[in-house]
Amino acid sequence: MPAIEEALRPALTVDCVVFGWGEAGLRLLLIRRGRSPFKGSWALPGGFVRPDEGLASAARRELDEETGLSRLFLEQLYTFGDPGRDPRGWVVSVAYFALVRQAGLEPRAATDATRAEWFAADALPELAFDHREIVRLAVERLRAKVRYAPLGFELLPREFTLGELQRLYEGILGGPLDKRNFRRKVLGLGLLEDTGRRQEGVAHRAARLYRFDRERYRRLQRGDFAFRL
Amino acid sequence: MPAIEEALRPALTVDCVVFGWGEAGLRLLLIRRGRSPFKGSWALPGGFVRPDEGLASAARRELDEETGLSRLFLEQLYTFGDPGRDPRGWVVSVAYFALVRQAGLEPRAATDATRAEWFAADALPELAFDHREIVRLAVERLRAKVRYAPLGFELLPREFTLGELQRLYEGILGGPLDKRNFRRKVLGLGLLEDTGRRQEGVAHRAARLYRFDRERYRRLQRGDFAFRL
DNA sequence: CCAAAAGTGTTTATGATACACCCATGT
DNA sequence: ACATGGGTGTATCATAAACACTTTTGG
Repeated sequence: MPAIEEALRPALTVDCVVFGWGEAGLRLLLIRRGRSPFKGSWALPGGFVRPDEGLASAARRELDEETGLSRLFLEQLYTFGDPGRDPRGWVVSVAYFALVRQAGLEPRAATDATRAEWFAADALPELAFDHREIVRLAVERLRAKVRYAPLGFELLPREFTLGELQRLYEGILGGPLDKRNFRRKVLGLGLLEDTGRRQEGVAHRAARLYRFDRERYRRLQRGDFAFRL
Repeated sequence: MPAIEEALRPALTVDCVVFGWGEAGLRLLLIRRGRSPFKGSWALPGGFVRPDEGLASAARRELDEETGLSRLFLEQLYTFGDPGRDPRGWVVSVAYFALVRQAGLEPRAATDATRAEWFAADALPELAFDHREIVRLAVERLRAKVRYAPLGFELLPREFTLGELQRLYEGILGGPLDKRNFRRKVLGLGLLEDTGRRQEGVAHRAARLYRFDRERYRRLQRGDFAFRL
């Protein structure tokens, strides 16, 4: 079996676009780079892939190391390999798309002296490398996919009110939604389980708390059922 | 600027899933491998990416070299990097999805002694590496995307009849479509230009020939227009 | 009693589906 | 004249959109 020449090998990284949902709307997790190139710039969390791990595992490992986040929704986004995208030479990056619950929790800075911080998705600082383009693609994917896949629930607490869910969709899709139509559609999917409990400590009528029924969703997927919001 | 250790570099390939449309339906272009590993097996056309080219360029170059095809529709599909997917060691592959017109033309075997051949998409031989999985994903993508993007036209001759277009959609989606509804919907998009000419040499009433208006599609995309079939 | 969000139905418009016959052409 | 696919309209059903008021709770 012929070996592969070293000169034909690129460096391989993963970069993660991590979305969160907070009071101010859609947020995105960035780290401040502690190393050259782009030392001091903001960038997507990520790093070099190791030979003995898969791509998704590398993304999870880097996220855990750099931001302390784990157990999040993760899917591959796109692979960037234009020559010249990294000043260090030939570096190909597999970008991942991640959604994290309870974005209010402070991410901890970890292994290397990187600092992780949340930014409003529509007010990002300058980013290193081609990370702006990666973010643009990720936002586009989020906006498109949230309408035909139950991604929104990955950004909310395990139990949530219909009002919270509606505000989330309005924030991501970028426009107001009709309350009655929204509620009818969401409940009509038959994927929300009423916990029987209600919000506490709010200065108005307390709303019902719902849970997304992941199991039921998986079962319905096998048929010709279509999620659509 | 720190260099990147050689040990941390994978080999990088592109693999192309090339779809064509012929009398027998959806077809897929495979090459017979002339080299180990999997020498003699059928596999997706593809090969190693060079340091000075982009990923899509590499895919186009490999396709041209191995099959003589150029000027086709090409988009990135997914990146495969599981450890163990290639017996030669750490090989990451960026898979591309391609559509080619006039699949009736014989692909020529080219540079290396590979032979390219068309296979019915639903009767493929055993494939090398994880190429079966790559094909599965590509077919899934084709089926989904043909409904909300004008991909079908990339498989037909520049000028086609509505009957041909309908047979194409039926073949890809895998079920019969209502003729009147299909024609109404397609023409209702306002994206087909009537050439004024008709089929020739058919043993029945000659059908009108249409052309897909790519320019108009691009203009409409800027608004809130949605392609949907 | 006021502010703030929860909760609730009906009407209208739009798009999707089902369905059958005549037409034009080549052999 | 017959075989083959081309070409056409309407009625019905389902889904989406528009729209406003009452209820509950805490402060």
